[in-house]
Amino acid sequence: MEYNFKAIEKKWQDHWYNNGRFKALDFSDKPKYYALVEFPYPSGQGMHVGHIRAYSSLEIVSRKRRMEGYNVLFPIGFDAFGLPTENYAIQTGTHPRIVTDRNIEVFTNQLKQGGYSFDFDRVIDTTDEDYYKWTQWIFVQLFKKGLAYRDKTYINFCPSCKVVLSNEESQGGKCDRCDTGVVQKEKDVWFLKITDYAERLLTGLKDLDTLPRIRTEQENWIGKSTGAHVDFKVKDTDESMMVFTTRPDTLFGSTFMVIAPEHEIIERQKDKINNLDEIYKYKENAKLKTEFERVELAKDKTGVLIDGLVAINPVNDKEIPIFVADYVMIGYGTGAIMAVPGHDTRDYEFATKYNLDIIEVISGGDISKEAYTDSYNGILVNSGLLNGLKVPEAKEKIIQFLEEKKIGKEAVNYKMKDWAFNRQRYWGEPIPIIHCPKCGMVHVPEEDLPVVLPKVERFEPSDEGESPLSLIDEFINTTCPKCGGPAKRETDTMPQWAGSSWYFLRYIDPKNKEKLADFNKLKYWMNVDWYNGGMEHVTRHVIYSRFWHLFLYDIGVVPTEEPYKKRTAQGLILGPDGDKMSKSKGNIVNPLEIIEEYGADTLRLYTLFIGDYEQSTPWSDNGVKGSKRFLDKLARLEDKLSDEPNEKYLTILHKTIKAVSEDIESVKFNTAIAKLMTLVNELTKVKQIYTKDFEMVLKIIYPFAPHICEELWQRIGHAEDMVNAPWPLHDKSKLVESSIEMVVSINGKVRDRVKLSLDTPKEEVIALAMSAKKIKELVSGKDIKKVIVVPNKLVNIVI
RNA sequence: GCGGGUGUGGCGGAACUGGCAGACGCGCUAGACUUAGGAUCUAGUUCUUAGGAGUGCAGGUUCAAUUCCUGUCACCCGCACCA
Repeated sequence: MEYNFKAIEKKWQDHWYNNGRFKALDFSDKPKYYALVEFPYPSGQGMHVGHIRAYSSLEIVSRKRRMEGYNVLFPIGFDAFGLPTENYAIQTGTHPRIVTDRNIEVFTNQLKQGGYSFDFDRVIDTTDEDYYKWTQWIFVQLFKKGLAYRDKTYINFCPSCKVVLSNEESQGGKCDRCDTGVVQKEKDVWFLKITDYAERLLTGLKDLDTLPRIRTEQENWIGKSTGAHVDFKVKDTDESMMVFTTRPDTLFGSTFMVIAPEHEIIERQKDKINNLDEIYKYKENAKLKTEFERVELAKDKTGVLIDGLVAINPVNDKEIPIFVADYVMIGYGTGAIMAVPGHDTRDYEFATKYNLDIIEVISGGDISKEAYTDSYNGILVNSGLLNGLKVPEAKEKIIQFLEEKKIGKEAVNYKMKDWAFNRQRYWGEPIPIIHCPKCGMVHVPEEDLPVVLPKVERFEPSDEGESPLSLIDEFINTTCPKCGGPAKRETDTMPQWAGSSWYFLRYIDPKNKEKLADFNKLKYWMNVDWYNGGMEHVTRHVIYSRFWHLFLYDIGVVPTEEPYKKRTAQGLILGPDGDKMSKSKGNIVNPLEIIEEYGADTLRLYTLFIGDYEQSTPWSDNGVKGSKRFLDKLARLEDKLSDEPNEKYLTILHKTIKAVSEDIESVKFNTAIAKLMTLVNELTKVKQIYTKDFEMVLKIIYPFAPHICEELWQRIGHAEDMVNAPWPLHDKSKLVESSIEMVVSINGKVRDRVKLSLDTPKEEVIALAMSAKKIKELVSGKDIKKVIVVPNKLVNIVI
């Protein structure tokens, strides 16, 4: 057959999409399978080869599942709110709505050119009013339960994007999008109380089938640590300061306290502080440093003694000095620590620098040289009631003591902070809240949702960083839903994470006007059986969406607690030069060009064959040709078809069916394809291929390269397409050959091989091995110490 | 610093519970068919002085180690003054 991929691919795409061949049916009798890929941001550049790789995995799984008799939901949509579109709008003056619609159209066409078996009847767009109505609805529910709240805090602010960033978006002290240094700014912001769900987000991970790396990244992000809260009285005041410590056992060794520069006690007790100017100056300096500098430059610890305030160590009533230092973070724990220089490296460094007492309370180290931080083998000393105990016992005892005396208690602390949930931007979901001078903050009634984004002329935030919505009077001015008096709308919008935190639920019932999704449909389809996406979304997106899902479960909207059963993450496709693909490096490979030159089947195949799916691998232009040649060879097999059965290749055929079936399930697409190539190579060598066998070959290649397989399938006489053709099962009896080759080695080195029949008894095997010519020569005159036989594999002779 | 991971030909990468290292693909070499080939097909392709050496490096366990153990080096990813 002449393999004219252009005509073939177009023909079959039209056939599939025009006939709704990939429609998922609600409540079908078949077992359901929900395969989810992270939906794309429809950027102006169109698809990236990374998209192809990300979708091809579950595309294969979905096609295979349909053949296995499942009712498959394999949806796609668009996560279309966000900065790039908005920035483009600012530059060109084109409304984001128009840009988004255009980009979505381009993306949809490209996805169809890839031949993906998405159910295009369920496409969602997060910027669609019918969609973000429900994003707002969820926000309202969170607000009603007190899980969405407004607070004044220091926020990460990007001076270039003029936008508030979450901790996740300002990792390393740089803006996620433009790399500008992030500055701290005090602002009124919306928070979602994700910390209330910290423990459940952690325990829920147990049931998620995923890589250790993905699991630990989420665990680290949640950052649970256990210890105690302890109150330190401040002398001559009625104040006490609470600290969090994981080492309450070292309490007797605490010789000073350190608080973050932002700690509130400074303001409350400023009358008592003699060196207030110095402290303010220190605080100003700390604020000027970006988070990044604070980490990088402050290896050398700095701090200022608070002159005028003295703390009292609650276990021995010793008076200890209090310092302000920026190595203590206001956002972690209580923003204050008890310093135990003898047994904490940072405190040790600080104490040495400022000449503070260092007391040994755990023996085993040498605290004249460095802090002794061993928490398993040490024995407590100089610690009153704890003396002689091992660290774990001491922890228990001191907590008991603290609780009896009401000066502290056992505590758990999480690194995770509440989720800063607002942006001063136009292209996002308006936060459905009304500020009433009488009633305070009131949510927009559910029946009035959505709060529609108004048309505006200008999309830039104001210079003070306020949302462009704040410039539109008709939008802002409204009436209070509670008292009917004049009130003002919230002008901030939600971050891009909002729409993607629940989108997988909407696929299940994308057109529902009454609810975000029908409960019975959710019951039928949930959970997501397999979710694939980028490694970069593993901490933020996965945690956020699990949080929303847990919340929706709590209020009875969804039937399951956790949304995902299995999560995988594809590795990046790097540029041919081995660097990450980027515009500036000019090493971007355009998938449309590859489709043009080699076809979609080849492209899909190659993005999976390129290497281990979960590993990053460089692109190779030549490598693509190999995948194309494979398909050419497959097409040429048509000439060998015959009505007569042929035994010659049956073993490899059935071995391949088995191996490919297994490899797909264990995310080993590269080896699955390698085995398919081997099979086709073998079939190329034989004279005749029985048509019935060839059908099986087509079926196992179909999920990878569906267009060419459909074409060949039709050419050998099938009227029905392959979408629901039954997946072949391997025949066990065909897996093993009756005669096998066994390796004969001497001292572990392969010297010869012998042919014999399967399951030959041990004695016979040895006899045969010994009589092999080469072996005879090498063994003659030597002492045979031992002979090991591994059935059907090898014989090892030890001399 | 802590956590996770990876080191195998010229390149991308295979190798199930220890059992023929280098599957498959690229590239390269030679040949065939060709006016031509950057198309296709066939054969070869870890290195190397017949023997041997070889999976980052140094040891160990074993009849047998890419695989298990100890130490060590390098790189990648994530978190990071986390109390």
